[in-house]
Amino acid sequence: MDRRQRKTRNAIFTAFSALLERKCYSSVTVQDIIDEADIGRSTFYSHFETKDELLRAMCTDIFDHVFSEDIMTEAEHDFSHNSSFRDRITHILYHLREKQQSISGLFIGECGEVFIRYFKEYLYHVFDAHISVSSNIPRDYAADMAVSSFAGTVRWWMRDNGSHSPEEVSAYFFECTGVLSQS
Amino acid sequence: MDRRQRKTRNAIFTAFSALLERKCYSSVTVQDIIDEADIGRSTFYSHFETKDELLRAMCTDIFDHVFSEDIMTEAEHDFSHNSSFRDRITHILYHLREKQQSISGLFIGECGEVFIRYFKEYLYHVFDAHISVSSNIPRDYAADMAVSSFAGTVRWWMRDNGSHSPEEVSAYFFECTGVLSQS
DNA sequence: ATATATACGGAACAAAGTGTTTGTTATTGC
DNA sequence: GCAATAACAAACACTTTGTTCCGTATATAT
Repeated sequence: MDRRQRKTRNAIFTAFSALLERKCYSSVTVQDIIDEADIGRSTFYSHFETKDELLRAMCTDIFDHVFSEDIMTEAEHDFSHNSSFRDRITHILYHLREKQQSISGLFIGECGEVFIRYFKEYLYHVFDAHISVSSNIPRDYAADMAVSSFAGTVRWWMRDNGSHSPEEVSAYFFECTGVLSQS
Repeated sequence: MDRRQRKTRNAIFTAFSALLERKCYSSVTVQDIIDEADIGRSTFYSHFETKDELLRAMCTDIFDHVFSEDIMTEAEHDFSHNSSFRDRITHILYHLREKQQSISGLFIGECGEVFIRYFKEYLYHVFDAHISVSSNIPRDYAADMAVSSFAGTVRWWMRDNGSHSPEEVSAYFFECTGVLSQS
């Protein structure tokens, strides 16, 4: 990838993140991004077709990191080999806290629905194997509940930040959710 | 209220609902509403300042009905006097099904975040007295989970409609939610 | 029934944003 | 160094927004 492209793409991401700290997603315009990133109009459109596509690209970057199991410190590494699902959730919460600056605006803000949708897409894959329901509850409903609850948990966590550890949040989540096995 | 005002207001509501069945909230423009309702531009703005205010007004109309305990048929009435919380939830689901045509677009659609926020405002009041948490879970977290889960439940229900009764949905909801007392 | 009030419609307006195009300049990778 | 290409500026037609002004139609009160 051309160095100029990398530089521009990065400027756009940075500008976008900065804007999302000040205003909600839907009220951020392409014009805003162009001004904040200090790039030409045609340059933006040569990188992304729409604002939504920019969001998706940024989410992909972030979520690929948050949900990757490969990148772990040594301390985490051996613990992860025979870790419980609950540990994995805790681990994800750690990664989310790392990326907090880029995404808290999207979680907290009132207009981050597109973002939440992308987030849930990833969550479905993580949760799918761990849905345990009693016979009469539809499985797709249980999956929906698990995913929505976790997204809601992260949202709540990001809103009042600092006062709760990933371990605590993970514990709260599993205590409130009746459709997930912790193993 | 002037008959002309009522008529216009109703035309706007009807047009808005019709549009929401075809496209998502954020992509419906004031221009669309004006065209669909076949009214003058200045007329719209004399009724509502923004599209969001229109949504809020329509939601207030609908939710005041959905969450009212007064309006009940005789059959429901005596049952409601010493009803459990779970019965009340079932009752709300019945009302939601009545209003389904006006609101399913907002629940199902991908852009109904403003709407969901209004919905949750009402739910908080309904759920507040019935949050029962174990000592170590923050109460505001539990309330958030309960409200979000129910909103998610209704969303799921509206998506695949017809195949589940309000009683069933209510049962699913309470089985998945660990923070609400059913009494 | 008539008068008064007012809601509606239509047209025009500036302002802002969108997405595209064109031609020029600067930077990069080989 | 040279060819390729990314960035830029400017201009474009188009849509949406929210406001204003004024003539017309309708409702309400007496």
